[in-house]
Amino acid sequence: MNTPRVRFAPSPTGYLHIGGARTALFNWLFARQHKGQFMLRIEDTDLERSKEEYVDQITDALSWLGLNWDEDIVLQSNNKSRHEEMVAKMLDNGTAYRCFFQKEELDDLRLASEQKKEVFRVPETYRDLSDDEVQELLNQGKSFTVRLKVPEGETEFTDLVYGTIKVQNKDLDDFIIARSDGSPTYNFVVAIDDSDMNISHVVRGDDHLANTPKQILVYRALGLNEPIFAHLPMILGSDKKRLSKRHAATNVQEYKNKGFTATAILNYLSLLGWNPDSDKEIFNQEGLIESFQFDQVQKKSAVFDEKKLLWISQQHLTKMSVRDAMNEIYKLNPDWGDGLDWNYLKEIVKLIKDRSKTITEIADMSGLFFQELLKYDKDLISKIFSDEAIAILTDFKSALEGCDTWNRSEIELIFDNLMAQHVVQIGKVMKPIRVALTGITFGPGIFDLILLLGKDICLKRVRNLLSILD
RNA sequence: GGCCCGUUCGUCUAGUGGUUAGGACUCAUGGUUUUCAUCCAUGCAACAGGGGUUCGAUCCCCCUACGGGCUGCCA
Repeated sequence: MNTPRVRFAPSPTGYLHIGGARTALFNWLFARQHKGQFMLRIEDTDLERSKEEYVDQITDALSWLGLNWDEDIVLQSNNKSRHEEMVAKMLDNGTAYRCFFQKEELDDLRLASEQKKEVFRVPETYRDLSDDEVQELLNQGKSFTVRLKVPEGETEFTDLVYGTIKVQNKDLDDFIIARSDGSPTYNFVVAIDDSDMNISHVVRGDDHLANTPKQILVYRALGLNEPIFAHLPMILGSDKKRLSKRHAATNVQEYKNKGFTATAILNYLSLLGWNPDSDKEIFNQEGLIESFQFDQVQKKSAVFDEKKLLWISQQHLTKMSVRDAMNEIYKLNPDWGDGLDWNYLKEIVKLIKDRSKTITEIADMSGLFFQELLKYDKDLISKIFSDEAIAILTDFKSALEGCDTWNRSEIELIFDNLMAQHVVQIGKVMKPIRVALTGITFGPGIFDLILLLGKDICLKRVRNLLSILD
């Protein structure tokens, strides 16, 4: 195989959603694996809905995911004259014709067919007019669309995912390639642009599967080389409906904000509709590039499951170095740990990274190291602090005050003494102290916590809580 | 309506003309751990239905059902 050239071709009518990201990912993986090119084309011909800001959002999201594209971004709107040229060419070579039906006429006909439960086809009234007849209508100033003259026979292609797809051409209507205002339509331009960009493999969502034969007809009408097609199954929401704005989070940006790393998202997305032919599930970008294969892509649509994403995210976090984790936190929140000693921050992250599922969780948990005093939940306090717990905490305070050496064994000794003094198990000692120091009942090991917080802060928090309890 | 595509645990998936239908996530239980998380163990849980073909179908064929896409002067 020559090195492939693939493209991701979003229309800038919204942010980059999860489904688009997966399509982009598979294109990118395929290109990178075969040392080919991954191109980005913005399909901005729908002037009504296309917005400049969405182009930025999409490219930002792709960049953040690390799905870097080659060569300059192609704006479909820039190819206008080329499209017009090709329409003229098809008119010229007889593979297309001017259709003088007005929209309203067709709407009526379509409605009538539907009511009679008949299949609607555009009447062939204008399909084979002579040049003179056409000229006559043009002279009358009648507006027209340009339709592709679908030939007899059948159209067949081999899809890398779906295998051989065959349709009877009679089931295809002569479809419009240029509107009455002269602007070309999607099924036409997509073929022209892909051909002009020398795209070797068209990899896209399977909502385009049914359009593919039409596009092939365009290639053939113009004598262009047909690319290889690969259609990817849809990604669905938990209600099994196509992912849309109705669903919780579909925007890649939202997942970034929730604290998922690009690697985790890419990893999860790759497993939606593809399997690596092994039990391995955790991949970084390099691993995915190495393993990706179209013949292991699923035909069935897949439901997006955030629980599994969380699990994958956590797996990546435990593999991640403390330094990388810190960088991820800074990327998410540049003000994180402002003014604090880098080594101190590093120790904090080291302590909480492996028990977090997302970057956000690390950042949130680290908050308890950033202030002197904490706010406490009333219910929790009243639940935890029995008289005995208060006594233990009071003794803990005294022990801290008398503690001159600050190391782990010293602290462990304090706990041992408290246990002996009050004749209780370690849990009874630990729980009130943990809550006093963190405000919560879970988190890093208590000794590590105390050690890192430092004697000063620990004492301040304990004294503060004791005064509240009073 | 027509055309195209699909259907294995709740979810992501593996798999085979004869298997106890495998793994992962979730969930439950137990163990490890100073808490939590991790980790480990165990458990729950699936071949859409009906016909064929066959000694034998989850697997091959047909039909049905269900889901999705296309059927636009949207992309």
